[in-house]
Parts: sequence; structure tokens; C-alpha cells
Amino acid sequence: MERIAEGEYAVMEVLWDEAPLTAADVAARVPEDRGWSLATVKTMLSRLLAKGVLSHEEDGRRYLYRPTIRREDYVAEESGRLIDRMFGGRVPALVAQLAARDKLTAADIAEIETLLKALKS
Amino acid sequence: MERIAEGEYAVMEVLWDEAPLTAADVAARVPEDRGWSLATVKTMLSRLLAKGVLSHEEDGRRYLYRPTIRREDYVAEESGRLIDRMFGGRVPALVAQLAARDKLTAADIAEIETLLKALKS
DNA sequence: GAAGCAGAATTACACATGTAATCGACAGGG
DNA sequence: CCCTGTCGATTACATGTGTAATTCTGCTTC
Repeated sequence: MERIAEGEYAVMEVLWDEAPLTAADVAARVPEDRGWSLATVKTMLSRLLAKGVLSHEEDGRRYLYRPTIRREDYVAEESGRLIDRMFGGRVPALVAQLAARDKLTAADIAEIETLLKALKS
Repeated sequence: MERIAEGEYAVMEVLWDEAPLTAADVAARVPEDRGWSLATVKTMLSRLLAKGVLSHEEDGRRYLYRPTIRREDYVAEESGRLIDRMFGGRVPALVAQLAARDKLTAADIAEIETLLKALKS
């Protein structure tokens, strides 16, 4: 699967959330703080099309864009990449890292424990 | 903290493992499968110096390079970034993801549970 | 002392990415 | 029917990254 750049990812998020959408709709939904012009969003859309992670269908003289890949799949791939690179593929090492950095609240811990317990059954 | 590119990260790994080292030493220790020439490694070293994540001291007419940032710190930052971007900052969501993808072996689960139990004491 | 070698510094060049502006076609309002 | 606004397509341009080659400079060896 093609790599999706950071900025492009913001566009994908919009379309994973709601699709299909026109370029203008996507632009309207991209987080404000990006400060992107419509032109910029259109560039992103073209590049994502070129990467094959979006498809478009015609709607009059506009296009409606929609993702061709599932968010979970992409997220899984990216997480896997990071875990491989930074933790030698060892998930427990990642969790230990987070723990050492106080990134885990008591609620997080409880939630994860419940989750793991369910896995074992 | 400056962002470190994928390739540059490979150089950092070498120096986190053992420092200080000369450019030639780093080149010798970079994973074979990168297939990098010494020149490429030197470019990486300059860029990392420019980013401030390496420092060098003179040793005769060579340099000895060493990291100025700790591996744990960088890894923590990168993991945080990914968790924020892809899981809305929610660690349990990441774990659920991994679980759903069968990325957790029984041993992993046991290890994580032990880890979490220790945290609560 | 000249020539070559070993290091760093400088330069190169293609592709990715962020961030648009411009161009050409067409549809709808006056 | 023509003008203008709206689309997608094409082009632009700076910076980052992968991957070096070339140059400069000083030590070593004849």
C-alpha cells in the first residue's frame, strides 16, 4: 500500500468520515487549523488519486471522491511500521515505553486490562 | 525537537547503540541492506548535525559523532505523534487495534498484563 | 618536496511534499 | 449569446529526503 503523507492523511480522514464528497466539500471539512486553500486540497486529492487510495466518480462536471482503502487497514500498517522500527516489533516494549512516560491513565490501564482479558477467552 | 527522517533514523540507531564513532565507523555499522555508500552516510551525519540531534568533537582531523538526544525521548515523541494522529491520543484504541489484527501473541498479552499490574502498585 | 590518500565540506540531482496559482472548458444568469 | 464563476488539469516553486560525486585540504610516504 502506498505511503500517505501527513497532510494527505488529513484529507483521507475527512473522506473516511464521510464519503463520497466533492473537492469543495472536502475542503470545507478539513480542520481549520490547516489553513488550506481549495487549490491545496485539490492537489492533495489528485495525489491521493495517483496513489490509488482514492477513487472518483463523475457527478455532472464534478467528481465525487471516496477512499479505496479502509482506515483500519492503513492505521494498522502505519502502527506496525512504527512498532517494527522503534520497538523491534515488540508491542510490550511500546506499552512499557508509554508506561514509563506516564502516558497511561488509570482508566487507560483498566480499559486495556479488560480488553486483554477478553482476548484470552 | 527536530523531526528525523526514516533514513536518518538508521544512523541515529547506530550512534545510540555505540558512541562516539567516526563517520567510517558509522558507515560500517549501518545495516547492510541499506546499501549506503560512505558518502551517503556522511550526508546523513551532516544533516543530523544541522538538526542538532548529533554533536561532533574533533579527533585529529576526523570527527567523532554522538547523539545529543536520548533515544527514549525521541521514540516517546514519535509514538505520541502516531497515537495522537491515528488514535485520537487514546492508547487503549491502539491496543484494541493491535488485538483486532492479531498482533498480540499470548506471550505479549501476559507480558503487558504483568506490566500493567506493576503500574497499579 | 611532490603525489596520493583520507576526511570533511560543497555541490548535485531526482522524487516527495506543502502550498498554491494559472489555464482551459463548460454551465447558468442576464 | 456572452460573461463569469466553477471545475478539474497543469504548472510552479521551495524545502526535505535519498543517494551520491566532486572538491578542498592537509598528512604520509617516497
